[in-house]
Amino acid sequence: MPELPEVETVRRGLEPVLVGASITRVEQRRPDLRIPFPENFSARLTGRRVERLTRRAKYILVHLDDGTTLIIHLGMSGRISIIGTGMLGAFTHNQGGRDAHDHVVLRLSNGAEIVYNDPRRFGLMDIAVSAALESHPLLAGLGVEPLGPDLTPELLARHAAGRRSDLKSFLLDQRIIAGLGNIYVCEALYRSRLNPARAASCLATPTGKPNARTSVLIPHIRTVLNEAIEAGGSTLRDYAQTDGSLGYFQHRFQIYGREGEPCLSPACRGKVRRTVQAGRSSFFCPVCQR
DNA sequence: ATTGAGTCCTGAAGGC
DNA sequence: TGCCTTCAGGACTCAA
Repeated sequence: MPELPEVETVRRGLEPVLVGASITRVEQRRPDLRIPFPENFSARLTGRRVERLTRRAKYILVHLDDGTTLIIHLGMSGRISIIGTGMLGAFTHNQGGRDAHDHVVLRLSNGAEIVYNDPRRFGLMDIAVSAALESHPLLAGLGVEPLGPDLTPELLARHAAGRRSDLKSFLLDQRIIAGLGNIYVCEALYRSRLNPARAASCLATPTGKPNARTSVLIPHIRTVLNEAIEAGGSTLRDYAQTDGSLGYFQHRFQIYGREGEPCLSPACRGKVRRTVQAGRSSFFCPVCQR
């Protein structure tokens, strides 16, 4: 399930193949994903050269030479594969044949094919005017980038003050911090020794100033994301030799998915518990997360 | 105004 | 073995 680190890994994998190349052919194999494809989707992309590839939260942004930007979200089952180039080390699987869930195929001037596959179709694509990208409906309401300079103790405390929702929901709220998903919220709270059921307001003093918890949590968010991005980078190479998928981190989880197993903290005898918050699983150690 | 519940979708996994 | 049910999850929409 792609969260920020996996999306960033995909972006980095695509960058050397896409940037500088032109899109020579677009194969759109169904009318919609989570939302309909924009009008004339194929025609608007065909012939365009890719100038830059960036990321905002969990969105991949493909900046094109005509002042438009292709916006891609992977949802939860979206995968992007590169086929038929030696640039990432021979992705050759599946070449020629199409999977039923290969929804978009971009043929590039350098001979590569970019295949978007998404069984559950929670992903989406849209095309925006680059100059107005930040005000696009999908991006306008997004909060700060967790790895950028805007995530400060002051900002987090200001949003947390007076909040009645729990920490878990607060950190999943893309309008505050953009890019965190279920897994990395669990991991960051575990490392911070914070119980996901606590009130979000515990991150602020009564006057809305940062406290000790705020300054513990932020570095853990950054560390877990950065470690995951690094792990994605290494598995990217592994995957290039097997099936071509990009991004895979689950061997690094310290808490997520470990219900009933012992807490990994050296001195802790707790067992990992699972609860459901906001319809999503929370994994935590009831002994050391308070 | 927040906040929670419902919704979309399909493959995997578990139960019988 | 195979059918059936449940669950996973991002982010939007709608109701309280």
